[in-house]
Amino acid sequence: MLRLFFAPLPAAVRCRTLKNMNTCAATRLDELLQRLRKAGHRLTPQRVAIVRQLLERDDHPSVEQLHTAILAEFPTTSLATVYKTIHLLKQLGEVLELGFGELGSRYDGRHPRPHPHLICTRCGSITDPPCPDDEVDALASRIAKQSGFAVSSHRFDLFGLCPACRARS
Amino acid sequence: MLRLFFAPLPAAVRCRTLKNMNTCAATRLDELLQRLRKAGHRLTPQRVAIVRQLLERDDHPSVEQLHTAILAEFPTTSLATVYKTIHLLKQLGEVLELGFGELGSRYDGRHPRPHPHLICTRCGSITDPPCPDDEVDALASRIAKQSGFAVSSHRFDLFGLCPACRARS
DNA sequence: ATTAGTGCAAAACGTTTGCAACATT
DNA sequence: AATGTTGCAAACGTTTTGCACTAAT
Repeated sequence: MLRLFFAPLPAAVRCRTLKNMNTCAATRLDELLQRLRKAGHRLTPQRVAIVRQLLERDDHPSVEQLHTAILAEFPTTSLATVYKTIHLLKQLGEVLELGFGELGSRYDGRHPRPHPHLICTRCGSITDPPCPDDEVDALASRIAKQSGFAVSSHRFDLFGLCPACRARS
Repeated sequence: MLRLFFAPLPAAVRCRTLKNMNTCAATRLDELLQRLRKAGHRLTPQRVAIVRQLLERDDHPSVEQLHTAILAEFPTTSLATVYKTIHLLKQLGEVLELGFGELGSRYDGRHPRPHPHLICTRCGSITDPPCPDDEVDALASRIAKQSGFAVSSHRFDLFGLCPACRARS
């Protein structure tokens, strides 16, 4: 059923099959699934669907949103499975978890490495700014150096109004 | 009972009564309580105790930790009251809430304005780095400008090992 | 055939809420 | 005296867990 992921097609063909997806993302999907399998995990349809969602969407979905999307494909998928899969991906460093008090947890499967986020406090949208992550990394290490901290990860969130919501006010 | 907060003593006297507290913090306590009262809120013993905890400690306590500390003074204080008080202080901008997925919410009543935090992933300690907040603010506005975002607040968390835990490894 | 993963329901967890009794103003 | 606050318990939303069944390997 999902055999196509195990024997990847040429990039050109692969990319034509997934709308709005660039070569990089499609490649990452294949690679990620390979890594999952090599780590001894089974590629169930539900699991693959969840991974695909995480790689295809760029809106930092919540668990609830992921579950809803998966249900369209596999109507019996449980919330618990979504949670378990996300947990697995977190452990493997394949998704970045963004926990917000009120907004709940959101996930970024496209760029699992730390990078800044813009959170609109009106519409709740979360976007990745077109910013060189290096600057943030640099600031992080500078601060860490001064305090003798060994920084392994960081998080930079900017709260405010997105351009759309600004215009709407 | 708590009348002394309403008619503040001279700074020199005030500071002698609170160990390990600098003039600034003691002043802020008085001012904060005044502001609370002027906003039409009542200064109950529990409430004052919670505010004091938030200003005296520098360890970014959790709700649970605050509750435990308050219980020593007022054994019947409920968790709900702590939550309600924190909620009130948040609304008034007197405390900064730091929500962490696994660590739960932590609170900073000393520096309610956004500033970076160093979170030790081993011992769970949260400290304020000796860093000029301006740098973070500057980076935040630079990123915001590029993306048309109107930033009203931000958050910069660094995860890693604190000096003590580094030495212990 | 093994054994990891699923799905369900129950439990756990932090937080919020409704309300009668209470204490500050 | 008026009314904001407390404390209890119940409700809440999110995440986790136990376990029998199912399905990928």
